[in-house]
Amino acid sequence: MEANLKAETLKILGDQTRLRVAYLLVASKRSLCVCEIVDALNLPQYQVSKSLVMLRRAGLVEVDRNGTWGYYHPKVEDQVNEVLFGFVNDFCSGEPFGSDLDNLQKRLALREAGKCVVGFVPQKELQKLMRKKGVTV
Amino acid sequence: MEANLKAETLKILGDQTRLRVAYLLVASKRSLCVCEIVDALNLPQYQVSKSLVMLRRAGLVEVDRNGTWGYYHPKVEDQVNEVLFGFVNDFCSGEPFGSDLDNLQKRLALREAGKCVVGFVPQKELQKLMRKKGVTV
DNA sequence: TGTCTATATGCTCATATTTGCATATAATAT
DNA sequence: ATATTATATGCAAATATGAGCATATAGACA
Repeated sequence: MEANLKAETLKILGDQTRLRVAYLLVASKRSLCVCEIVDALNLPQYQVSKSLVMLRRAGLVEVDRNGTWGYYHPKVEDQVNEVLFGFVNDFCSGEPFGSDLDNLQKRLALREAGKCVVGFVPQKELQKLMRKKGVTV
Repeated sequence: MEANLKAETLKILGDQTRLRVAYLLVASKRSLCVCEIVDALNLPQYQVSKSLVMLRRAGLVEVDRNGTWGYYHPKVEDQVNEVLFGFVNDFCSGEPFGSDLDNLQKRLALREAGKCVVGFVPQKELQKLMRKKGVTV
């Protein structure tokens, strides 16, 4: 990572939405599907999508595409990123970060064979779907 | 520190000038006079002054005034800040952070009894002044 | 008193960023 | 094919930000 890019990197994280997305990816320690992030954060899809683009341009996350589905994860090959992710993990305590992670856990319970198999699930339908599938969190 | 203030705090550090100022304060582990910061970073006085105001509003630094002189230091009472400062210290490697710190060391050599006794010193005059005072760095 | 000097701040302009919406793209399912 | 779904993106309006310069403030000192 180059010189004044340090500040640029922090600027990317200096936005509530992007920081929440980044925290979810860092703290969950899993590759997350875009729709899972959208549901966990309860934000418009385009906001999450745009945030992910910016995090990717900043070299912070990477995507594995699987058909139309996209799985994002932190880019850990970069040594400087490790410092950054450790910090994000510690720094983002309290709300809304805690709830975001809770919501994600519920959403992840709907996976099958480790893969996301449903698209957007409005919060109110989540409970119903989970009961139907017999999952508990 | 409150919820979405986490992102706000990072936004403040997401600017090259403010990050350089913050790094200098964190890494030098001393209270620094505004003019010392101006000289070390070789930036216009108003830029440094404005940066300090923003860092202060964000609760990251504090100032002890001594007549017209202002000594700034990181605000370490806040626990979250400790995490932040540790991170800034590790994250800001390379240039221009390294040179900034070098320049500061030279500038600090002009102190007397631990206090700043000169105002702005253009880089070219620093050498001269130091020789006159018989200081080495 | 008046003059320096250290620091802060008001103002303006150019530029960047955010937000929301609509739509594009491309894969899958019927 | 057509419809549906997951994701990305282009655009416009509102707003925020950074750079630069001039100036204000207020303490020190002659």
